[in-house]
Amino acid sequence: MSLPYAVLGILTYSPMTGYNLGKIFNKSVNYSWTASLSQIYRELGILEKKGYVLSDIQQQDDKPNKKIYHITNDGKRAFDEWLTDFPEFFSAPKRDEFTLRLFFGSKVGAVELIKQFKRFIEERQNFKQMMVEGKKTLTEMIKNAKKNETELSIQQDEIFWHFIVKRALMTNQMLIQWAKECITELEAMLSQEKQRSE
Amino acid sequence: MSLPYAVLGILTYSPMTGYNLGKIFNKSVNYSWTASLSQIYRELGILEKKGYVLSDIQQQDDKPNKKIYHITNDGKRAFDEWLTDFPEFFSAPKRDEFTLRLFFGSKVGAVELIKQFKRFIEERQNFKQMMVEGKKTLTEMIKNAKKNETELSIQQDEIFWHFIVKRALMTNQMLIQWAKECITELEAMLSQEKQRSE
DNA sequence: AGGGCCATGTAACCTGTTACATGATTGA
DNA sequence: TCAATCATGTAACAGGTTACATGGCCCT
Repeated sequence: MSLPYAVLGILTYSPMTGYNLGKIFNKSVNYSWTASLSQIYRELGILEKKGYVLSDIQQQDDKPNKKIYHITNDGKRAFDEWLTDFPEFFSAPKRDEFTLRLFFGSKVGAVELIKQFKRFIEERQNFKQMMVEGKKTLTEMIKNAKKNETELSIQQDEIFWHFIVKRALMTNQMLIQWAKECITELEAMLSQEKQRSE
Repeated sequence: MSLPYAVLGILTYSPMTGYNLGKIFNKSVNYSWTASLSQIYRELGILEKKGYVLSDIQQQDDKPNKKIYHITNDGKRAFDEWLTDFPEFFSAPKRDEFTLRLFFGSKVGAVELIKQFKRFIEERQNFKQMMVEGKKTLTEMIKNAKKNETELSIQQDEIFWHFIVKRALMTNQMLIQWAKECITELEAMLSQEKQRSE
């Protein structure tokens, strides 16, 4: 539902190849949206049929030829329409394997779950570090993609990217806090059980 | 990937109809997992072919007949295997329309975005209220589904459901905080712009 | 010599959404 | 009387994942 607009939106910054688009997507995985390369290639094909993008082939001798996509006026119009048409409800359906397993936590056992919570915290701490480095690369990548333009327009975007990064970091911090509290409660439960059996 | 196990997991509590399963799923939407009724009916069909569940038809004169599904030993084994086989990474791919639009925030404009952030906060505050009431119903529903059993086994589950509810509430609170901070930053930006243009 | 990056996609499959079809009971 | 709840599903479609296929350059 959003993928075509995400693709169009990226192309408003600069014409680029499907491969390049994939790179930007996969950098923004950590922030808000994921898409695989094959998905992007397929989507670009659909968008071209609709007349929302056009492509030019750029010959290259040393590397495979590039197919550079750029957005058309029709595409821009479609994107703008989507952009300003905010959905009535914001919350997306959640599907989270870990929480699902937690739902059946009594069948897993507290000892095992404490282990898993600790792994969970570790993963989150690694993510935190990645984010600090990751923010730079996204900005740089878009700068690279539009070498010929001024940097002024990117500057305007930075506050919004900062919002997204902030959200990701806050979410992360909150989840670490949550996991720690769960561990504490589970350990309390375990020591109570021990006392009762003694 | 997880849907079949979610279905099997619910059926370990008690045999029930597809309709009933759907109810439980839709109550747990707010917590961790969503599935539509049609998805559940299809999945039950697949699970029956695999021999993970079996069904008995219960005649009813006043209402449509019930098809009551129960889990088989094979099904239990498959569920247990999944349950104890935690994935290497916990984080699920994120697809969030609101954050995606934020990514292109400079094209939306600060004034419009402040409006949207306020709607976002409102939705979250409504959600908060729903959760407080919602927790009871899930517990009650499972109690209803297994009238004939003791309440002891549900008691063991409650700590884990409490973890899930807690996570949802913490996420919610954090998002409200985030949105408020974003509004503050956007308003600061707007007043700066005004000053410059005067 | 082997893996990673650049660069293109296709095809099969799995999962999720939406719309349709049917029909009785119960409460506002 | 009209909507909601109980109860079953099917069919078409949309979106996402995984595997396959090709091939040269660059760095270790």
